[in-house]
Amino acid sequence: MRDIVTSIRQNLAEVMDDLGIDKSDWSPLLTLATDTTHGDVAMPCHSLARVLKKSPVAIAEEISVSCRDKISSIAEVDSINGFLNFTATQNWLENAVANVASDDKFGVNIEKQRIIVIDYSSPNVAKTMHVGHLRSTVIGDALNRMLTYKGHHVVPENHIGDWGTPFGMLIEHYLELESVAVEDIDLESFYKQARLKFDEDQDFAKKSRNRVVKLQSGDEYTLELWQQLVDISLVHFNDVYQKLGVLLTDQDLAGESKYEILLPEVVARLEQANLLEFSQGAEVVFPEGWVNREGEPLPLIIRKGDGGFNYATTDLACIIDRVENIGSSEFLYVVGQEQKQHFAMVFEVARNAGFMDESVRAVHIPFGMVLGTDGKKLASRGGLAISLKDLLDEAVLRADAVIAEKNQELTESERAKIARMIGIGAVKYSDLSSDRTKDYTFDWDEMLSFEGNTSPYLQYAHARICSIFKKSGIKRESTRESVINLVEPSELALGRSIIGFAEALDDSCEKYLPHRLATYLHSLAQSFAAFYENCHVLIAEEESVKLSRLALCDLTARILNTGLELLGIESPEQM
RNA sequence: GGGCGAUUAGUGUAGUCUGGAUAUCACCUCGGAUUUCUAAUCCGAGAACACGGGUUCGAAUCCUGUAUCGCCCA
Repeated sequence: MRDIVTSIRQNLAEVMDDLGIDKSDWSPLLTLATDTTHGDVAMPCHSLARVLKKSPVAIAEEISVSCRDKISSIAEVDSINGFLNFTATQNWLENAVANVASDDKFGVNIEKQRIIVIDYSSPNVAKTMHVGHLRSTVIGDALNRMLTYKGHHVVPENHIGDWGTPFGMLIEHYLELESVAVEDIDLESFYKQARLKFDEDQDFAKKSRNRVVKLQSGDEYTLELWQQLVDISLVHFNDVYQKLGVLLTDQDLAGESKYEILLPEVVARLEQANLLEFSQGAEVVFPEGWVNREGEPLPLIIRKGDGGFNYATTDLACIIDRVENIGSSEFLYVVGQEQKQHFAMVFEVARNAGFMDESVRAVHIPFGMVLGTDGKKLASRGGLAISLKDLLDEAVLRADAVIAEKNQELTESERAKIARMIGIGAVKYSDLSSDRTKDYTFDWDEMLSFEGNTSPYLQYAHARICSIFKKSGIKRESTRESVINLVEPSELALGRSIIGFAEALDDSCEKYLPHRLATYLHSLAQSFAAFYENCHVLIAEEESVKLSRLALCDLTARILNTGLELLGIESPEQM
């Protein structure tokens, strides 16, 4: 509907000029209606009262009369209580819907291409992926898809934790397991066992420390062992990514090890920029304005007293890599809220050191925690993190049970396929459908419900439409040339919803908030359900009505399918 | 102690950036619709902007204070 605001604004300009109302006074007042019972677009005239020395009611009425004829092909105009209200005409809506229908991107504008790096997922080698990785992976992947759809060149980066002092003990532990076949290694307990040995066995701890030295000095055999450990982990990560249906591949890996050789250069450049200071034996940078609990300047630690580097250093190295090698000027970090201060400091230091200038947009995209139904951070009964693989398997199992109950006509293999789409979709959608900056509650029953703002509801709307076509034997493509008429109230409502796709996606992309797209898709599905309830499609009395409604169905299904795909969710044709 | 963020019906949420009319959508509760195109749905009703002050013609939205909760601070 934003297009109609633009056309009304253009058409209003002359009228307002004649009335002697300054553009800067009235133009910002003209916006989409907050209360759609009055119309599509509204303009509150109260603030004009002071300028024109007339009552808002009189002003609104005067404008309404003066512009009525001029905009009659776009909208009907009305005034009440000092508000001007514009309601799109049937003709305008039909045209707008036709434009969406004939555009293979449904009205979405391709933007001037930006190179956007998105940092997401980031699991740790030698550990299983757990619920803590879910949000970053799912949100990052949705942003990847959405921004790509807008025409940008997205560079996903998966910063796996594959380097650092723990790798000494992990490699030693791996060596002691040599009797175990590689594929039988249980990552669930691997890290914990290594840690336990490290804490309790002094010999082991000593060997581990020696191993770290060997690793960092590039000892060939040690690197080989390290690589094996990484490879085992990658098999696990990729298994989860495949189940989850995310776009990440091995091409996107950008582990900490990749930046290791750049770290001394980061230090050198910081030194050159005169930012580096020594404090308590460590090399640090003090960004302005940060203080610790004692009120002393808060440092960003670059190199610790023992010579080891910190996360901050790797983050700075990444920034240099992105600016100088990838040529990107937009970095998105899909990382939990608790790291907010860390990123603020890193960005500040990077700017001060000249690693990135004002043209670079570095954005931390924080998200809240996943809570259990008890309101606490989601964990297993024993208080441990829940394995992501187990969680996804359970989602599919639960979805399967739900479908088995609702549709007995599906074959075993159909059902398995659909259960996967619904189960995984439910988990992703329940994450993506609420404001990412807030915590959300993980509730199986709610996310798998076919009612409410859930992916099964959206998928069902899509499947219902597919079912209409299947039943009638009419090809979806054959409706694409049909003229769409919007007559019944629920047809008009569906039409209004359909033309909102581009706007919803833009809004979502601009703020990096996938839930805005999700909210839109839910309202589209609702508009469709009401339309379907109130308007006969296949048994419509007139052929032209039937064709028009079939075209509406097809268009709705295409947008639902595309929208869900942008969230990383599949749309089954039956369920 | 300092910093950051949050608080919307019984529950979960949208809207807050960019102030506008009776605050969104759902779960839930209650009432209604089925010779059905998938009722897995639809229609109607109920119930909420944490609290105080300020700015404004107008505040859920902006400013400020308080409370509660969460997170961060070698």
